[in-house]
Amino acid sequence: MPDTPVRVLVADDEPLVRSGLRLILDAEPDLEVVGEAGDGAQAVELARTLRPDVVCMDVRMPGVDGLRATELVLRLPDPPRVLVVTTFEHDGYVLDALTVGASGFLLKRAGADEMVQAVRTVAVGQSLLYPQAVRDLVRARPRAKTGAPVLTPREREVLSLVAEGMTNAEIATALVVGVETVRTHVASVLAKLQARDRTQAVVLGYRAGLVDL
Amino acid sequence: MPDTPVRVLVADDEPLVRSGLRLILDAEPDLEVVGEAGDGAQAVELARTLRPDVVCMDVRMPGVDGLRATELVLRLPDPPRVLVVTTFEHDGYVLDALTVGASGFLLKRAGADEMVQAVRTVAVGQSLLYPQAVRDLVRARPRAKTGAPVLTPREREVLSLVAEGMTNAEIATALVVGVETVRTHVASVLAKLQARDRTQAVVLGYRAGLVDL
DNA sequence: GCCGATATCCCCCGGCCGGGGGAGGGGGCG
DNA sequence: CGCCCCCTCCCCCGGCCGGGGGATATCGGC
Repeated sequence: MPDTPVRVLVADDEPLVRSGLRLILDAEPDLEVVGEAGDGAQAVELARTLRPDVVCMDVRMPGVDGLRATELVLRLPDPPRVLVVTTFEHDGYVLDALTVGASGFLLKRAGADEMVQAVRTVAVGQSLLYPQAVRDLVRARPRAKTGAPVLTPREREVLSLVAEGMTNAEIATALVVGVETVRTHVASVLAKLQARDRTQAVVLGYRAGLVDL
Repeated sequence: MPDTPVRVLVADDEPLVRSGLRLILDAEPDLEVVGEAGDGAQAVELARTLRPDVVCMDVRMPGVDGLRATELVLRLPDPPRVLVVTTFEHDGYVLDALTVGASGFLLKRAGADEMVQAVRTVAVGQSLLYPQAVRDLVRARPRAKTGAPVLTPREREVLSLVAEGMTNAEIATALVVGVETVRTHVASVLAKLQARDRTQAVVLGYRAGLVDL
C-alpha cells in the first residue's frame, strides 16, 4: 500500500522529543523522518530544502516559534502539511494554529498509535484535531465580529473604499470631500485598527468583519 | 500493529454505497465491516447490538436522518465514534454534525485511501475534518474563483507577505534576500495583477484566490 | 550550445502616504 | 448652556513606494 513513504520533518527544541518522535515514526514502513529542526527558523529552512510531506511542529520553540514557523512554511511553494504538536490543550494555540493554516493539532500526551495515525491523516490532505479542540472551535466560532474596533460610519465608508485600492485623492472625489478629510479618516482607521499602513488596514478590517472583499 | 481489527458499521440508504464502502474497508486487514444499515433507525439499533468501534454515517437517509441517528448512537452506553459522510461540502451539515458530537466529517468524493485513513483516525479517538470544513469553521468565507493570473512561486510567496502588511524591507528580511529583489518581485506581481499599488494587489490577489487572508 | 524564464542585485527620481500638529462647525446629551 | 464626538479642512516633513532603466547567474528545454 505504501507507494512511497511519507516524508516527515520533526521540529522541536528538545532533542529528546525529536528522538522519540523519530523512533516512533521511523518504526512505520510507510513513514520516513527525513530531518530534525531545533527551532522555527531551522524548520522553515529544512522544509524548503528537504521538501517533506508533513512537518511535525512544536509550538513552543526558542526564536521563531511554531506558529510563526508554520505560517512561513505554508508560504513555501508547494508547501508540506503542518501538524502542530503541543503539551497543553487549553493554551489557546489551537485556533491560532488553524488560522495560520495548520492541518492538524495533536497533544504530546497522545500515544504512539495516535501520533502515527495523525501523520498519515494529514499526509493524505485531511485535517485532524483532538475532540476537545473541536468543541472549543465550535464554541468560539462566532467570534468574527466580537471585539472589533468601533469605527464611525464615515470611517467604515472610507475603509471600504481603501479596500477597493483607491488612493486618498480618488476617495476624496468619490465622497465629494477634500483630500485632507480623507487623510484624517484614514489616520483614525489606522489608529483604531492598529495598522501601520492602508494595506494592513484592509487585511485587519477584513478579518474583523468590518469590510467585505 | 493491529491488535484487534477496528469494527465498522456502515449506514447509508443506497445499497451501492454500502457495498463500495464495505469493499474498501474490508480490504484492510486492520478494519472489519461488521454490519450495514439502510436508515437511521436501523443504524441506531445495529450500533446497540453489534457494538462497533466506528459508524460511517450518511447524512441523508429516509426516516431518521444521519444527524439525528448520530445523536442517538452517541447516547448508547460506551458509544462508538461516528464518522459523518456526505456528498456536498457546503450543505451546512458540518457544524450540526460536530455539535451533536460526531468525531469526523468526510466527503463521499474522498478516495479510498482517505476513507480508510479517516476510519483509523476516529478509531483512535481523534477528530477529523476535510480542510475546507476547517476553514469554514475558523472563518466563514466564500471560496476563490478561477482564471487567476500566473504568478511564479516566489511571486506568490512575496504577495502573501505583502498581504500581511509587511514593508519591502521586512519581506526582504523574512525571505533573506535583498530589498531590491523584493521590489522586483512586487513590481512583477503588480504588473500581472494589473494593480497600481500593493493594497490593490492584496485585494485582487485575494479575489483571484492567490492569497489567504 | 542557445535561449527563455526565474531569481537575484543596483541606481535615480517623483509621488503618495502616514505622523504630528492645529482649527473650525454641527449635533447629541446631561 | 457647555461638553464631547464627529466631520471637515489646513501645513510640514520624512519615508516608503512604484516606475524607469540595467546587470548577472542558474536552470531547463529545444
